[in-house]
Amino acid sequence: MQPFTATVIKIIKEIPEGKVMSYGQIATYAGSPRGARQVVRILHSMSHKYSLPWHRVVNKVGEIKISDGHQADRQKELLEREGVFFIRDHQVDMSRSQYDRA
DNA sequence: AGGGTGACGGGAA
DNA sequence: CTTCCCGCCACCC
Repeated sequence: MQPFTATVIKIIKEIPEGKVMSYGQIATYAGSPRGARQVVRILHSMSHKYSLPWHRVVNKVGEIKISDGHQADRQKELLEREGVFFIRDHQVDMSRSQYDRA
């Protein structure tokens, strides 16, 4: 496994409950500022086998952008359950719920 | 090899 | 606020 992939998985597993991180933010912490799309791939292909808190990852402005609507609703549900703040239906209030420092 | 595709991001208009 | 465009990069035909 690539070191980048391992680091990304580690970072995601460290996101605390009630907090979220953006794809680009995770890529940056993992040492690849332009690797947001790889973070997407990793989530898409390994969230299950590594039991990652995939729902705690949103885009830069806090929006849930999963193409599958059913999964998107599921993510919103999980986040609300942990007390993440929303400013709109499918948008997290990043000023209050973004996890800084990893 | 070569083209299409994102659960992205940043900048311009 | 909304488009539109471009860079990015691993993966999948």
